[in-house]
Amino acid sequence: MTETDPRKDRILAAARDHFAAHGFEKTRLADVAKAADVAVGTIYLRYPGKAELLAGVLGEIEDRFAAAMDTPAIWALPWPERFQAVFRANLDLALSDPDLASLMGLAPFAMGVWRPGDRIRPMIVRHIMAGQASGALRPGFDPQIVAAIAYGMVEGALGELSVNPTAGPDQYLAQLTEAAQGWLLSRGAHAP
Amino acid sequence: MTETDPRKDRILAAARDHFAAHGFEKTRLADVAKAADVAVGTIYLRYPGKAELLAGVLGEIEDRFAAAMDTPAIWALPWPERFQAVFRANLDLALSDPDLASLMGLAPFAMGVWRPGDRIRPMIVRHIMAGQASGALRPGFDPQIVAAIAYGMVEGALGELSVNPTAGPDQYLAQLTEAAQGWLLSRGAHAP
DNA sequence: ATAATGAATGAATGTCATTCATTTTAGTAC
DNA sequence: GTACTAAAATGAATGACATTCATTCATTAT
Repeated sequence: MTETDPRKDRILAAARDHFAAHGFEKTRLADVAKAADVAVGTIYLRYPGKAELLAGVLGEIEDRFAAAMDTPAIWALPWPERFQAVFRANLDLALSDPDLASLMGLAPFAMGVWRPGDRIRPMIVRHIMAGQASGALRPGFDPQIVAAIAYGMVEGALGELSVNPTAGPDQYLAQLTEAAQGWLLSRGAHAP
Repeated sequence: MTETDPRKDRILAAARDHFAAHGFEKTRLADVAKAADVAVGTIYLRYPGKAELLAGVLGEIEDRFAAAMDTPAIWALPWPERFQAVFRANLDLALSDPDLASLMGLAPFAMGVWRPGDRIRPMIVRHIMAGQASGALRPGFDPQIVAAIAYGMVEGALGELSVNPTAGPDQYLAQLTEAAQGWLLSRGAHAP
C-alpha cells in the first residue's frame, strides 16, 4: 500500500538541490525537470506549482527536525536535561547539513501554501504538555504560546549562528537551555 | 541639507500600500508607479529593483520598531519592568497597524538585499549591555546571542499572535516577560 | 535665446512559470 | 499478436511581468 513514484522522488530531490544551490527565484523549473530527467509538464502532474514544490521540500525537512525531537532517548530524559537535548537535536541537525538552514530560509516563498513550523510546533507542544503533566514544568502557561516563543528562540539562534560563526554552537545551545530552564522549570532545585 | 524628494516619498508610500495589500509577487511595479503618479522607469532611478524597493519599505518599519524601544521613558525604567515595557512597545506597535505584521512577513523577498532585524537587534544589544553594566542582568552572556534569541522570541510570538487570536496579546506579553526575566535577571529578588 | 545637463518616460525586450494539444506508454480484451 | 482505451508524459506556445534604454522634457548656465 506504500506509494512508490520514482519520478516524484527524482523531482523532489532535484528541486531540493536547485533550491539549496540557487534560492527560490533563480531556480528554473526547466532545470529541475532536466535534472530529474523529466519534462516540465510532469512536475505539474505532481505539484500544482513552483511554490508547492518548495513546500514539498520544506515539509520533508521539517519532518526531520520533528523526528529529531521525538526519539525514545529524548522522551526518557528528565526535565532539566530534556531542554538541552531537544535544543541540541535541532542545532545538530541544522549544522549537519548547511543546505537545511538555507532551505528553511526559503519558507516564505511558499507562503500561502505552507506554514513554517506546522510540523515542528506540535512536537514542542507535546513535550511541554508532558512536562506540565509531570509537574516538572510550570503549570498554567499556554503550551501553544510557549511553543511559538520557543520555536522563535531556536529560529533566532539558528539565523544568527549561520551568519555569525564567531561564537560556537555551544554558546547558543547554552543560552537556549538557560533561557528555557529559567522560564519554564517549576520552581525547585536547578543546577547553579 | 535634509534631502527632499517628493517622488521618492510617493513611490515608497505607494509601494507600502501595494505590498501590504497584495504581497510581494502580486504587486506590479506598473501599479505602484501609477499610484505614485510616476513612470515605471522613475522607480528605477530611485531603487535598483523591486526587492530593494521592498527593502526600503521594511527599513522604515524596522526603524519604527527600533524607535519604540528607544524612548527616554523606557531607558529610565529599572530592570524587571524594562523587559515588559520593551516587549509591550513591540506588541503595541505591531498591533496598532495590521499592515506592519504582514509587511514584515515579506522580509525574505528582500533576501540578499536586506537582513531582517538589522535595525532592531542592535537596539536590543544596547539594552542588554546597559543592563549587564548596571548589574541588573546576569553577566557573561554574549549580548549578540541574547539579542538574536530574544528577537526570535518576539518574532515567534507575533507570528503566532497574528494567526491564533484565541489568546489575547496580554498572554503573549506575559510569557515573553516571564521568559526574559527568568533567563536574564541577575539572581536576586523577583516578584513571585 | 540657445545650448548643455540630467531626470523622466513608457514602449520594447527577455525571462520564466504555467498551460494544453499532441504523443507515448501501459493495460485490457479478443 | 492486434485493436482499443485511458492515463501519463511531453515540450512548444502563451502570457505576465521586471527590467532596460532610446527619446522626450525640464532646468540651469551661457
